[in-house]
Amino acid sequence: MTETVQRPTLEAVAARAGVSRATVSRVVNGGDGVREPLVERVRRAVEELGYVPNQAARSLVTKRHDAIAVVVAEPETRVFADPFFALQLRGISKELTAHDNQLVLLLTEGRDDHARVGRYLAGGHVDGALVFSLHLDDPLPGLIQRAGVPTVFGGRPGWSDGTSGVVYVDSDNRGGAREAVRHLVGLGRTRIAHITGALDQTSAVDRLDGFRDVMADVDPRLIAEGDFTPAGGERAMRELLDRCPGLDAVFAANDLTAAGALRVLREHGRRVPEDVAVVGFDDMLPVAEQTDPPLTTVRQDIEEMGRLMARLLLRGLDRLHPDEGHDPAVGAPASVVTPTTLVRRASA
Amino acid sequence: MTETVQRPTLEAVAARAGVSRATVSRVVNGGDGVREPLVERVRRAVEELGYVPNQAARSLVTKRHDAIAVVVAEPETRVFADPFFALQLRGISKELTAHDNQLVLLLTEGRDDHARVGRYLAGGHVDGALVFSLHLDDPLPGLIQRAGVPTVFGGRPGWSDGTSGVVYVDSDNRGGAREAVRHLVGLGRTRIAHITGALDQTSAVDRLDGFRDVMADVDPRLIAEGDFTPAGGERAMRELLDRCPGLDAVFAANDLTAAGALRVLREHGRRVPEDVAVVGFDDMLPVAEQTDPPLTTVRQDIEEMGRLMARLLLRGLDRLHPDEGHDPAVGAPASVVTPTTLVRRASA
DNA sequence: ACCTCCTGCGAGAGCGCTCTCACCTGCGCC
DNA sequence: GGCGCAGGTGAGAGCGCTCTCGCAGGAGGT
Repeated sequence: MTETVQRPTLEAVAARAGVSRATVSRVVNGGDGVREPLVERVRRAVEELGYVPNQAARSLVTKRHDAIAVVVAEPETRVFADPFFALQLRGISKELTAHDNQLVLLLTEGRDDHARVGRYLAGGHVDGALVFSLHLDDPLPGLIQRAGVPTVFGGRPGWSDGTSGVVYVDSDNRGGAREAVRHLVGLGRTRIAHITGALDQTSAVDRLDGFRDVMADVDPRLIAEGDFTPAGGERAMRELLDRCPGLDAVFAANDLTAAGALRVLREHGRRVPEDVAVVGFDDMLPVAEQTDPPLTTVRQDIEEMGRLMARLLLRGLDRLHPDEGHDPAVGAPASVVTPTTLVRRASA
Repeated sequence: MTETVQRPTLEAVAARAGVSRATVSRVVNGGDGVREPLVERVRRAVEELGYVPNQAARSLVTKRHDAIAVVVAEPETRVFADPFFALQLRGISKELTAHDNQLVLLLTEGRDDHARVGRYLAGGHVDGALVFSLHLDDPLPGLIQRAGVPTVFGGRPGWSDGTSGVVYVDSDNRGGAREAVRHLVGLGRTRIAHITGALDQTSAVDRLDGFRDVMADVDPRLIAEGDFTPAGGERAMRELLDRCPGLDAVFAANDLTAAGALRVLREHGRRVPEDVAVVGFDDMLPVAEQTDPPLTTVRQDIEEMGRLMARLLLRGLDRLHPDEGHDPAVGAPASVVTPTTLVRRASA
C-alpha cells in the first residue's frame, strides 16, 4: 500500500522543454498549431518526466469529465445471478474505453439509494449516464431525467411511450418471442403454452405480446404467470399441466424459467421434446447448455447492446471521434432495438 | 438527452448566506468551528440553491478523489459467465458507497489494455485500487504495484509469498476443500477422486492442496486436471472413470466442473450419490441448485469478500470514519482469508 | 482595569489546467 | 521596401474549491 508520489505538472514539462505551459497543453491535446520540432521536444519532456495530465484540473476548466455513470437499479438479487449484467458491462466498458471515457459504476440498493444516485448525477460528476431499470414503477429513471443528465436506458423503460425524448437500447423481445413460437408451430405443435416473466418488466410484457402475435386466439389457460426464476417456472408449469394436460409445447419467458419447467415436465414423465417441446429466452449459457436436454432458446447479443448504449450516449455527447465513420447525417440519437436469433438445441 | 446546466458555486452560497466562502466550505465539510446560527443559515442557502460541491475543484486542492478503481483482468469469458464478479462488485459497491467513495470500473481485455490501466492508475485519478487477477503469470498486479497505488487484491496473487506487502482477500480454498473431502470421507467413501481447476490459478492450486491434505497418499490417477468449465469436467470425469472405474466419490474444483462430471456419471449409468458422491465448490446458485441431483458444494461469502476488500483498502487510506468501531490498534492492513461452509444438498 | 488567550470568521493564495488574447515572427503582395 | 496577414507562441486570467493565516472580539486571569 505505497503512498502516491508527487507527480509532474504541465509547468514542469514546459520548463524542461523550454516552452510555455500553453504550448505543452496544445501538444498534449493533439498538437495542432505547434511546429514539429517543438512538438518533438515537448513529447520527449513528457516522456522523460512521465507526465500524466491531472484530470481534476482539466475538468475544472473544461467542465467535462470524460466519465460516464452506469446505474444499475437492483432491487432483486436475480439481476445479479445471471451473466447478463456482466456482459452488458463489458460491452459498455469496451466502447467507453475506446473513446477514453471512464466508467463509474453506481449500484443501487433499495429506495434510499435513489436520492444518492440522483444527487450524484445532478452533481455533474459525469457527462452522462447509462441506466438499467427493469421495473415499470421504478422512480429512478424519472429522477435521472430530471437531473438533466444525458441518459441512455438499457431496456425499454416502462413509461416510455416511444415518442418522448427517451433513448434506449432493447433487444427485440417481441420479435424474438414470435420467432420462438413460430418455431414451435413449425414443429407441428398446436397446444403451445407460455410461461411469462415478471410482468412488471417490459421485457416480460413484450415477450408475452410476441407470443400472442403468433397465437392470436390462444386459450388463456395456456398462459401462466412466472417471474423469471426457476421456482416460478416450476410453479407455472405445474399449473399449466394441471389446467391443460394436453399441451405439447412451452415457450418460457427466459431460460431459468424453462429450466424449472423442464424439471416439472420430467417429474411428470413428459419427454422433451417428444411429448412437450420447450423454448427458452436469453441463451444464458451456463443454464441453457446445462439443462437436460439442452435448451432451444432465443439469443440476444448482450455485449453488443452494451456497446450500443455507450455509443449512443457518446454520440449524443458529440464525444465520438469524427473518423469513426458513422452516417454523417446523424441527428439526435434514437432508440435501438437489437435483433435476436433462435438457437436450436435439443429441447425443441 | 438534456444538456447540463449552470450549477451554483460556493461563492453563490456564500453570497446568499451572507458569509465568506471559507465559512460555507467549513459547513459543507462538517461544520466544526462554525457557530450554530451561521451553520443553519449556510445550510439553508445550500438547500435553496441546490448546491453540490464540484468534485474536480475539490480534488484539485485536496489531492483526494474519493474514488477507487476496480480492475478486473478478464482474459477469459469464463469470469463473466458466473455471478461471482457481480456479487463481489456489489459488496465493494456497498462498502464504498457507505464511505462516500466512487467506484471506477476498469475491465481489461488482453495485454494491450494493461498499459492503459497502468497509466490510468499511475495517473493519480483514483485513491486506490481493488484488483482481481486470477492468473499466476498475470503482469497486471506487478504493473499496478509499480504504479504506486494502494491496492488490495481479490484472490491471492500467484507471486505473493505471504511476506511482501501484498494485501489480499481470498476465501479459504484450501480449508474448504479439506472440509469437502472430509465430508466424503465421513460418508464412508474411500476411492475419492479430484478434478482440479485451471492450475494456473491460485484457487485451483489451493483446492488441490486441500484435497491432498486429507488424502495424503492418494493414488495420483485419482486426480484429473480440469479447467473450471463443464466441458473440462466432462473430459476429466471420463478420464477418471477410465483409469479408476472403482471410484466412489468426486470432489470437483467448482460447480461448473461438477455439473460436467455429473453428466458423464449419468451417461455411464452411475447413480449419484449412491454409486458416486459428488461435491462441488463455489455454491454458484444457478448451477448448484439446478443440477440433478442438486449439488453439495462449498459456499463462500462472495459479497462479504468484496466488502472486505473495500474496507481493507479504505482503512489503508485512513478513509474510514473513526466512529466505525474497528479494533483501535489497527496497523497496516493485513490480508484476510474468509471462511467457507459446506452446503449439503443431494449429491453427497 | 489590563493583558493574555482562545475561538470564530474572512481574506487571499494557489491547486494544475485551458483558453483567450496579444505579440512576434516571416511571408507574400502591392 | 513597406504593409498586411497569416500562423505559431507566450502571458495571464480564471475554473471552484481548500486551507493557512491574521484579525477581530469575548472570556478568563491577575
